[in-house]
Amino acid sequence: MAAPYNHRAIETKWRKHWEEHPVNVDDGKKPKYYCLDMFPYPSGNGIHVGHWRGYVLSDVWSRYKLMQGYYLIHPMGWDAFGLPAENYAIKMGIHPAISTAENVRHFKEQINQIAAIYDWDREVNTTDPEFYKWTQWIFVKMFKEGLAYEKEFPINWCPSCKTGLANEEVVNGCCERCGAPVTKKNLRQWMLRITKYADRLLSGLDGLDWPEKVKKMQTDWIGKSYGAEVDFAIDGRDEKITVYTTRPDTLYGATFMVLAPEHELAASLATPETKEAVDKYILDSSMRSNVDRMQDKEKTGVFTGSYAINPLNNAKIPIWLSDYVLADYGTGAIMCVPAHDDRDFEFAKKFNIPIIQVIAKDGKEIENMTEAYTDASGTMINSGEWNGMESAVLKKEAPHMIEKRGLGHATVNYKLRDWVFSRQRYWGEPIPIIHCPHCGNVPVPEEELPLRLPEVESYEPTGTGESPLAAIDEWVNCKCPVCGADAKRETNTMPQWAGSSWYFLRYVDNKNDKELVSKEKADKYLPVDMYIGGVEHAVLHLLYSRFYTKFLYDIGAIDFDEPFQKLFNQGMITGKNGIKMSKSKGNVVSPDDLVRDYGCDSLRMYELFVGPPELDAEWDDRGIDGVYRFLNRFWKLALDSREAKVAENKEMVKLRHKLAYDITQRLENFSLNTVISGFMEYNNRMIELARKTGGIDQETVECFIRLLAPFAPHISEELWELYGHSESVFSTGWPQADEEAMKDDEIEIPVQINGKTKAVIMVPADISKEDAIARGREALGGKLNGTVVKEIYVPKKIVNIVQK
RNA sequence: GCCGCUGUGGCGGAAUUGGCAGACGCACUUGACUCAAAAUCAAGCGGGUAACACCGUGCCGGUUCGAGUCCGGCCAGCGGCACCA
Repeated sequence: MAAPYNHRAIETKWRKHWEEHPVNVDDGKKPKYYCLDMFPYPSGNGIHVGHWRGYVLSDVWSRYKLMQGYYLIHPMGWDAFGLPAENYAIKMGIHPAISTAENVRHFKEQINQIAAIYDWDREVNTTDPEFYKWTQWIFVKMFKEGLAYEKEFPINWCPSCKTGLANEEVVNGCCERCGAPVTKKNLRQWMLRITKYADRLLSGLDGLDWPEKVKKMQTDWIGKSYGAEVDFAIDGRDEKITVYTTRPDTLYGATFMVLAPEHELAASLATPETKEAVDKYILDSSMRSNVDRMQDKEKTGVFTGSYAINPLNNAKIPIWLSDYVLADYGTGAIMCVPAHDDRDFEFAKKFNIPIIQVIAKDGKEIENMTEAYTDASGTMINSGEWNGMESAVLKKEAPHMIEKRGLGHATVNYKLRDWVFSRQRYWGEPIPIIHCPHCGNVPVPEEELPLRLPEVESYEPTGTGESPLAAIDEWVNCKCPVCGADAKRETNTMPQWAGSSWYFLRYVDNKNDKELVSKEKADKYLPVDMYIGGVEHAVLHLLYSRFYTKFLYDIGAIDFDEPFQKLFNQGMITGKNGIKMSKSKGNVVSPDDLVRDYGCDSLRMYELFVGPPELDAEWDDRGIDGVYRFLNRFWKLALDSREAKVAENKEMVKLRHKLAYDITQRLENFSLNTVISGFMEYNNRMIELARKTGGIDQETVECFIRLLAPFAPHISEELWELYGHSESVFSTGWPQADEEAMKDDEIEIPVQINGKTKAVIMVPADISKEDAIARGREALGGKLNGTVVKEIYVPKKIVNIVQK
């Protein structure tokens, strides 16, 4: 009688063994493989089964690569700056550094339950001064390159978190963190000129093996558009108004112009008659929040009383103000062609402005227009010298034609805005800048970094737009590093994204106190080959990291400019009915009990078995019984077979190669749920075979053990040892399938009449068409009772007899 | 509103280039073992029928010898963007 599967004893044993005998070692000869997890924020709540999913995915992939002969970079670290630690500090009066350290300790303990093959020597923590020294160093470099600059303007402000936010952090007009509606606040801000990289951030996407969805989200976020800036004279005045349009082909159809209420000329365009209404509109707009502006579908606006001159035909068109025009995109002014733009159409209808069609749809004007015709397809009409041209052609040529005539120029625009980079909070990296009354903004000298975050009495955000650091006089007051005059430190801190934008570089050289990363190690181990994490960072962390990487490439710190070659987004694990797991909902499933009762190996496999890894999955505890039973059955089969010592037969050899082939294929396709079902299926087949023979031959069982190892490392390592091996199962290489050995001599073929299966026949795999059809007809017998019009045989697939 | 993804048993989900729909697992039913239960093992498990037939992959249509898969048109759910001119 074989000993029962004791997961606790086995897992404890091998955990200890691997610690003493690591299996992932750099011998300098193996190629590297860098498989990275998105590092977690170590919250006080610990981890749940949802965290496990991503970490198990990356570990399975890593161990697979390890068995294929790579040296793994598979590190873990902590994204530990941020609001929760600070809020906790405020509530409990404990320094965030202390609560963070405690959370890290707890998180690490829980993550170790997964038995992932992390290299803890590479661990990083964004709040460690030796780490944020380099976060600050990058900022100083950006400042010196003119990429970090100060600006005062109305930014997104979260009144609940009491800090400014980047555009990327505003979701549906609300704070990404806490959900409070975001307001505008005029603040002096540090900005990063990410827009300078807009084109490269766009073109770089082409070569990346990323989900199309994420690439598209970044593409849309960057929002590149081609068009023209056109100058309109103002009737009776010397100034011009420049508008941006992507449809210069419709210029003859412009019947009015709209300026954003914040446009610099807005107020001055009012006439004595309109002044009151114009001033009121400008004031009202400035009071309205983002959410307000977004929820209002109905267009509002006010006529200024002034007119612009269409440069092509000298038509006088009224100038309006409306908040549907954004001040910070394009020129803050647009020409309006209601016949061919939805928004302009709506506005014209509401305010009774004429509509002139300039593109004939299907050769004629649309009668009684009820909506704008926005396609650029059709022939130009009412357009002077452009009449008769194809609008699609003109759309491309018009910018250059306008440029030649000196009426404007071709240009491109981006939706991407510069990155609001300062936060008015305590628990972040201090921005290493000194404000000197004589020299202006001076960076902290590089050799003085890190600029340490000082201790404060109160972490509470002030809400005034000042950081809590502003209250520490002895820290704020300093000398200018250039001229020595009395100066003041910048008191804003960096956003949480600062550290996460580059942390993956540091893992490969985390103890280097001379450089961010040494050239040698960067060349050897970077960039990241596989990055695994949730999709929620598609335009946040993933865009910022690409920007940082491109910048570091430009200053020669690294010699690649895309950080993550391949990206995989795992789906979320939710509670019942797809509800996100959260403490407040009370639906969080902790892995602790499951590991205790079923073992780490079972939970690892079940995490994969719940569904396709890229899709969300509802957690159901009961399903884990299935994988647990499978491991028990395989355990028993393996031990019984070891006793039985049966010789291999043809079926076993075939099964072994098919198994290796199937598992590898599915793994390569990242179809990990079907890898698990594949193991179960083949195990059932082996049990079936063993009924006749008393067991399965050694080589086949060993092949199964090796394939199973990345998924269930403990039981595999134990069985490998029980099968008499002294080296680790992870050093045995990945089993190769011999496709010749997989081939069946005889195959099952369905026989159909008119496409409906009526019989199944066993035939030699290389049967001829004639024989196959003959055998098929024979099997059908009396069911074949009509006139046969066609006989089809698709080799190894099907016989189909078509009858009338 | 625009863009993208997804619709398959009671449930989670399988199905290379179109080729036996429902693999694998959960739940359930029955049987064996047991004083009994749990565990384990065996059998069954889309609808329908006594058994066939027949009907079944969101809905309607098309292509094809043959459609879950391809094409056209709808419907529903999820996600992204949200006046970017």
